[in-house]
Amino acid sequence: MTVKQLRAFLAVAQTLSFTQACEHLHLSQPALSLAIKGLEESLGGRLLIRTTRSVRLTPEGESLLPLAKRLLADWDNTEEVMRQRFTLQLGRVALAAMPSFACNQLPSALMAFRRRHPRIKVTVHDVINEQVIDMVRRQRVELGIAFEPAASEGLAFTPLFVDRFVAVVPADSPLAEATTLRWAELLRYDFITLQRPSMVRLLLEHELAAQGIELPVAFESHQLVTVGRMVASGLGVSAVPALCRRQMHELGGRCVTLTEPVIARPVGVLSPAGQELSVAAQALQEVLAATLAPSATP
Amino acid sequence: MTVKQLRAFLAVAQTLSFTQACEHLHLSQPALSLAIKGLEESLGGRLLIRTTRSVRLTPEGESLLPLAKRLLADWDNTEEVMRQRFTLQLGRVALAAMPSFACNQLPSALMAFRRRHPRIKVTVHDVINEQVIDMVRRQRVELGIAFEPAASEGLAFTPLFVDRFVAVVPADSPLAEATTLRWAELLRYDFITLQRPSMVRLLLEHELAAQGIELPVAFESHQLVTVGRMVASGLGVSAVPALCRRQMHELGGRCVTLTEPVIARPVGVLSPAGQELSVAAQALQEVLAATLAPSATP
DNA sequence: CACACTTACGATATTCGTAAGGATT
DNA sequence: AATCCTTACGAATATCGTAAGTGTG
Repeated sequence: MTVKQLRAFLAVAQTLSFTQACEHLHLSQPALSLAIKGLEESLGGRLLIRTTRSVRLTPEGESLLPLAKRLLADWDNTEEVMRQRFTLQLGRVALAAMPSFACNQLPSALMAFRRRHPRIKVTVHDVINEQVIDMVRRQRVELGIAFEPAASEGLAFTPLFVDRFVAVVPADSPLAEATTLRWAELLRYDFITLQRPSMVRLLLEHELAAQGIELPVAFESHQLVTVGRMVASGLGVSAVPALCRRQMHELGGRCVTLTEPVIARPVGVLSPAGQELSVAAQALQEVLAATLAPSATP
Repeated sequence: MTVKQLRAFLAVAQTLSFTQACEHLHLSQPALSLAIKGLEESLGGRLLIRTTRSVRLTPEGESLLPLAKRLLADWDNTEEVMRQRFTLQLGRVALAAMPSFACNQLPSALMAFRRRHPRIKVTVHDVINEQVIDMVRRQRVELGIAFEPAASEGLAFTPLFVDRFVAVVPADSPLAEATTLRWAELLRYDFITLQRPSMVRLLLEHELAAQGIELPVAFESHQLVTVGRMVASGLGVSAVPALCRRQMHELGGRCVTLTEPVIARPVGVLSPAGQELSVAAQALQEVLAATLAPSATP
């Protein structure tokens, strides 16, 4: 039994005419005749009664009709779904992004992606840097956006831009007027930062320690928003990835470029190393690269 | 997309090896390679990642796998069901039979049928003669067993045997000793018969009227069993198709051959005229003919 | 270098369309 | 006589297997 044969049967059964079925199938009458004959032989009995003037279904043909309908509908649907998947007319990508990126750069990137591929669904997992890496590793998501991981075994990292830490100070602070600040100047004030397991926190401590500087931590939070609010209300100062510049500004803080040392880390797209990406994920990665390439260091 | 291609994909996806899949499919490696290639081209993208040393599924291949499994399972199942239908390993026949036949000859005929085709289900509709004809006409059943209908437009009648009316008398009646009775002798007694819409009743009245005899009906019932019981308990006498002989005997009546006139009607199988019968129905008809042919007039 | 998949090519099968045949209205 | 399905046959197409090619571990 072949797909062609079954399709031929369905066409004849629905029109009850070989001639009409022919047009529907773009096939000559003899070819159709042979197809039906072949189907009947392969199944071991007659499906259609052909008197020269009329075509009817045998009881067995009658019982095959609904089965054939369902089978061919499923068949065509499967074919269509796969084609759509490949042409990006259908699909789903799961993406994990660290919060700072997820709530700053990501929305506009997703807008661009959706404009180009409106039928692709995107699932965003807004999780901390470490979990992003973990989710990509465990194949819970196809793509991740995070700082470049130290140990990248099994992971491919495609840098998007370099993110540099900037100072956040209260709007009414004298520091807010400076165009650039040295870490030493910033750290004269109470320092507010994220709690310990955070990548940002560890990174800061590590880089500053290398310069012989210790963080004078006054307050800790585990939410960047809270840190922003605390700075804005005058509790102290902080340093955050430049990614969060706009967000900090909206919360009422002022951002100032930091030097000595310049602390910066590449941010990029993580994907499973040897693993093939779905067409949809490839497209998303491209859009991410395209929308973020021009602005090297935000 | 063809069945072969999908089957090839499934085999490779499950074994993750072209070589192993080949054996499973009884196909050479190049042919398999071509099949996969063809499938990928028809769907518009890659399904398998072939490094020379390993085979993996792309995300799209991963998404096709369950669809392919279901599709092929349905396909094979449909093919199998149809083959079984044609080889009488599976199927269902609906049969209508008049009660006198249904409860006398039919059980043994069905036994014979079941012995020969144990997997064919039979639905028996035990309905009165007129409804048998009606159900065959409306195609509610494929076969009917009834007296030969007068107007048989659209129906094919295949006679099985001729059924002759016999007298039923109480066991202690003097008539029970006779080897044969004339109608005139029988009708000296109170007559018990079925109620009016019954074919048997109408037939009797019609045939006797032709001889100038009128039925002296004393009691009426619409169940043959009741008639039998009434006779057995001495209320009167009756006449029933010879088919019911054994049943009447079991109820306590005695059956005696009737003459002057001999009232007889062919009993046979009814089927839709031009209509094709299912293979299962044909087989049932054959068994009916075979089991009832030897005993011409029971 | 050995294994596993791909490409090349000739042989075989299948399928298709044109033409002729048969049966019914 | 016209219509509709089937059979016959030659041509085009597809598919298969053998043999050679290519890249990886």
